[in-house]
Formats: sequence, structure tokens, C-alpha cells
Amino acid sequence: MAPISIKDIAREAQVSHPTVSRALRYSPLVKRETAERIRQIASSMGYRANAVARGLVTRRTRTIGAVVTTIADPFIGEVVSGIEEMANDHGYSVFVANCMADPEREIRVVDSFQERRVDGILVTSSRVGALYMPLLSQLKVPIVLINNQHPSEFVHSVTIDNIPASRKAVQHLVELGHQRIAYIGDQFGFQSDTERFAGYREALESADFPFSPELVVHGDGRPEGGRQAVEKLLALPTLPSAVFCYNDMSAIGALSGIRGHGLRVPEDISLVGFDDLFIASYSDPPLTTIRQPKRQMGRTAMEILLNLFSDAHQETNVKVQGELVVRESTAPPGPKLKPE
Amino acid sequence: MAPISIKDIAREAQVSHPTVSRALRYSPLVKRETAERIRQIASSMGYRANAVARGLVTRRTRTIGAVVTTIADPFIGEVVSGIEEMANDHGYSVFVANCMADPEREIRVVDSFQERRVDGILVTSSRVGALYMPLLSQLKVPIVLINNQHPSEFVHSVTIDNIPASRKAVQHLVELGHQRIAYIGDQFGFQSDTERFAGYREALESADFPFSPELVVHGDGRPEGGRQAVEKLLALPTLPSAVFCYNDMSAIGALSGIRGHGLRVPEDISLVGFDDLFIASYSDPPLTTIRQPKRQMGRTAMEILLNLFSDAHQETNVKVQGELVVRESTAPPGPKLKPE
DNA sequence: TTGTACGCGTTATCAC
DNA sequence: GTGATAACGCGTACAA
Repeated sequence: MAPISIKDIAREAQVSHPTVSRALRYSPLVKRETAERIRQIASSMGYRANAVARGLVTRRTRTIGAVVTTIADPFIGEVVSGIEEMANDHGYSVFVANCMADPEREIRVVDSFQERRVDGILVTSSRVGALYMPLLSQLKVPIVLINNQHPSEFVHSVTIDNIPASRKAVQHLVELGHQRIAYIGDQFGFQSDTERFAGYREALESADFPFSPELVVHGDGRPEGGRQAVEKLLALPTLPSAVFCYNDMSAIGALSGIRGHGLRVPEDISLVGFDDLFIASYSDPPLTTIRQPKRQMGRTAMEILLNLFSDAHQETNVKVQGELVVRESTAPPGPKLKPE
Repeated sequence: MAPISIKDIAREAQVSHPTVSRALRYSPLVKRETAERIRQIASSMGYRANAVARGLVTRRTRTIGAVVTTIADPFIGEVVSGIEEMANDHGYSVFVANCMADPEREIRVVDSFQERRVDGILVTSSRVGALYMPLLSQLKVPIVLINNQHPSEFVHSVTIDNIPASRKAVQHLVELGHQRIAYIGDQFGFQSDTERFAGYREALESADFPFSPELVVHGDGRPEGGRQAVEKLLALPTLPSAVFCYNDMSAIGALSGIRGHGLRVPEDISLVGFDDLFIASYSDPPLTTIRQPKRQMGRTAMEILLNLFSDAHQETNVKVQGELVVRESTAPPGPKLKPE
């Protein structure tokens, strides 16, 4: 038994099917009584509009695609939540697809989104942003990048303003009295790492601290990478008294690495993260970090898309500010210690 | 400029559009050379099939809807990842919608999914499962429930086998020598709480331990609830030496509550969680817990849907087993202590 | 092996 | 105000 269509309703209501269509969409063109009678009948027949057919003729599906590395990532989960909220509020539905940081897969899902005729595409934390440049020009739908990892000033984007955020984090450590401050970065070449590193250097310069290359190490943005990176710092003849980490995940790893050496946070080493994931409030000690307005970033990206749908094509590059959240992983430096 | 259709290709290739349609879908009915030539042209023209039009005629959109409380939840994120993986592997795209545990909103998104003519619906951890019962019968598409919180044996579902899993957790504590074991539950009335509690009681019985009602308290499944619940336990004249928590989030909260009283985990009190969220490995101490195969549960649910699409309508109720993961939050009981 | 004719359910464009 | 009719892009009988 096929689902009922406006034609079925038309027959029942003794009108033509376009009239049903009009009535259902509250067109002022149809007489009030007729419209109400039609809606009555539609509802009693359990009618459900067919968005597929509508999309075919209107050429707008009220559908958007979100491509993410993995929806299981807590950062991304928040962003997508924001996207979905804003989308849903405006009658849009959201396709979501993991690309697993695999460029080929990423292209495939963008392709499948195009086949589904999404009205727009949102991309979060893509590490293969560079690949978009050629693809972008062929793209027939607007695309908004969120915290993309490669410079691309000529498209729409929502990005955390890394440099000032990063400065705030390091300045906080400086104000606590730290002088030997290390940086655990992400992989080389990613924009956010480069920018957060730049903020780190700027803060050191403002404080008239020398820059010591040995205090800069690199993880992979995940706990294990942070743990390994902090090992290098702990092997130094003079330990840093504070470590600023590229993100919370790295900081979590660094935390356990530091503990593994019998050192305490923050008594021996202060630790600052970045992102303010949920986990940051519940680590022990709770992590001082830079809060990214993740959900808001998702909402904003979706908002840009909505604007793009309705009118002007102006380029939009929104920068949002991070906020320093002081918890218990930072404190004034204690007496100098050697590891173990 | 409208996107090109098979008719455009047909004109270019000097054939009729059905031939193009056949060629593009590798129908054996079309001569090999013709087919290849057509595909050549299609590709060079940058043709992208229109899944909307296809869905209209085939009455199958190769689309499914996932309704979740919030995609930002780490548990749900993993499940949805599994869903998306399996779906993508089979050419399906996934709509995702948050219902915020709001029954009205939940019904609205299910409705919008129906309008979009999804081929099936997946629901994760719904707390309003009861509402589905009337809705379910009207539903024209198959639905699979994952860890739904209300008994509903007559639909398709994937569920963690709570009772044995819970038994394992408590037995582990018994084997360590604990005799006074508390339970921090979720809200009353939810199936998973009821079942995990049942497993707890069974394990106590097997060990010939008496059941002490004062050792059972309730949180809300989140850290703050766990923290508040553990306060009641810590106010007891005789403290428990171990606490089994409804889930990891509760355990994380309990952990900080215990710490707040100057007690140590596991030296003073052992702690066991449930779920094995990512955070469980990175808390301090890392949490002993029951692992739910979250991603696998998502994959399985999607697989059930795929089977339902292709053939038989047999009822499917898959139970998956939890696995005890011993980390460092559990140890043999130490000397008895009074709080503070 | 290929082409013709039609239909999927809706909206848009005309008439009346 | 309302009704024919066409069109969206595709798949599928059926005919050739």
C-alpha cells in the first residue's frame, strides 16, 4: 500500500490536486473554508508530504551535508550538535558523514552529498582542506569550513581566532610567574598548530622571555601523542615549569606522562589545554584551558549557509574568540625539580 | 545553469536517455562499447546522478534517519559512528537529529524523517521509548531501537545484555574481597537501571551477601548526579568499600566526590563504571568498567535495517555482551575508614 | 541491443 | 479561487 498523495486527498475532497497542494502550504489563494476542509481530510488520512518529490521540482531539498573526520570525536560532536540545532530550527535536515581523515573518502562523501542534492555543505576540522581548492571551484553548492586546517581565505569559514587565544593561555602562565614554558604542538603544517605556536611565541616575546627551541615538541592531537611528547620535555636537563598544549587531548596525555614520572600537576608542572572538552572539567586536576565555543561555531556555520541560501554571495570568514578557563592544573611554579 | 541530466548526455551521445540510464548503472542490456562511450561522456561532462529523482521513482531513497538524544554525547557519538560506517559501506546516507530527550521533539523529527522518505529509522537511548508504541504501528518504515530505555519486545532492537554484564562487574569486586558493595543507579523506571540493579543483586546473592537498601542510591547518569549520590554513601555510619556505578559518567562524578572527602580510589574505595567511554581510560585512576561495544552496536543495528530492506520481516532482538575491563580504580579493600 | 511512452508526487504556469 | 497541464530527472514496461 503506497503512502497517500495529494491526489488521493484531492479525490476525497472533490478538488484538484494543485488546490490541495496550495491548501497544505497555506497559500492565500485558496478559499479559507476549502483550505480548512482539505487540511482536515489530509490530517485524518494521515497524509505525510513527500519531501523527495518536492525537492525534485523546487530544486531545493532543505538538506545539508556535514562532513567530519569522525562524529565520535567530542569536539566535533559539539559542533555538529550546534549545526543540527540551527538547521532543525529552520526546517533543514542534516546528513552526516565520517571521512576518517581519509582524503579519498572525503571526496567520495562530498560527491554523494552532491548526488543527494544537498543545499549546502559544512566541513569540520578537515585535515585535507588543501584538496578542496580544486574541488571547490566545481562545487555547485555553497560550502562553509569550520576550523579547517589549511589556509583558504577565499571561501566561507568559521574559525577560532587561534593567536590571541593562545596568547591568553601563555600569558596566564606568565602571570603566575612561570618563565620556562613549553609547547606541545600538533603535527607540522596544520594551520591551527602554526597559529597557536605563533601565539605562544608572541606571548613569550611580550614577556621578554627567550625562545628555547628545545621546549617545543609535537604530538598528534591525541592523548598518546601528548604523552610521548611530554617525555621529551621531561628528559631535558632543566624541566619546564609549565606546558601549554595544542589541545585538551594532548594535555590529558601529557598529564598522565607527567604523573608517570612521579611529578605532580600543578605543584611541579602547570598544564594548559585548548578546546575545553567535557573531559577537561573532570580530569584530575581539572584542566585550565581555552574554551572554544564549539556549539556556537556549529550554529554560526549553519547560519552562514542559511544566509547564502536566501541571498547575497558575500564572502564570510567569521573568527570567534577563545576564552581562558582557569581550573586547577595551573599554579605558581614550585621549587625546581629533576625528574624521578 | 542547471546541473546536467541524463538527457543532456543522451543528446551528446546520440542515444536515448534510458540507454544512458542503463549504461550508467552498468546494465548488461547495453552494448559494451556504447556503455563505455556513454560513461566517458558522462564523466567528461561532470555528470552527477540525481538521487532525489531516483528516489522518487524507485521509492527508496537509500537514506536512513538516526534519532538521538544528543549527538554530543560520547556514547552516542560512538554508536552513530558505527551506524554511519555500515551505512556508508552500503551506499546509504544518514540523517541525524537530536531530540534533546524531549518527547515532542522526538516525534517531530521522526515525522520529518518520514517526510523525507527515509528507508528506515534508528533510535538510540531513547528515554521516551514508551511513546513509540502507539507511533510505531503507524510507522511505514522499519525501526530499530538501540539500548532503548523501555521494554518493547515486539520491535527490532540491539541491546546490551545488562544483567550478566552487571554481574561481572560486581563479581569482580567480590573476588577482590569486597563485602560492602554499593550501587549508584540512574533514575528509576529505566530499563537499563533496573537490569543493572538486578545484576548487582544477583551477584550479591551468589556471594551470599545480604542486601542492604542503604547501599543503593540514585544519580542521573551524569557526573553531577554521581557526585551527589556518592555523598549519601559517604554519610553512612559504615562506608562501602566498593561502589558499582550505573555508568562511567556517574563514576567520574563519584570519583571526584570521594576525593572531595579526602578518600582515595582504589585504596579506600574501589570504583567500577559501565560503558567504557573514552574518558574511562584517562581518568585518574583509569576506571575499571564494563565495555559496551558501542560502535559494533551501531553497525549491528544498521545491519538489521539492511536485512529488513532486502527481505524477511522477522523480529530481531540482538543482545550484545559487555566485557569487564580491569583498570586501576579497583583493588582489594584496605583497612576500614571513617570519612574525614 | 535500443527507443518510446509513461509514471513517481509535487510545484509552477497558465488558463478560466 | 480553482483546475488543466506541464515539468522536475529518473527508471521501467513494452515495443521495435
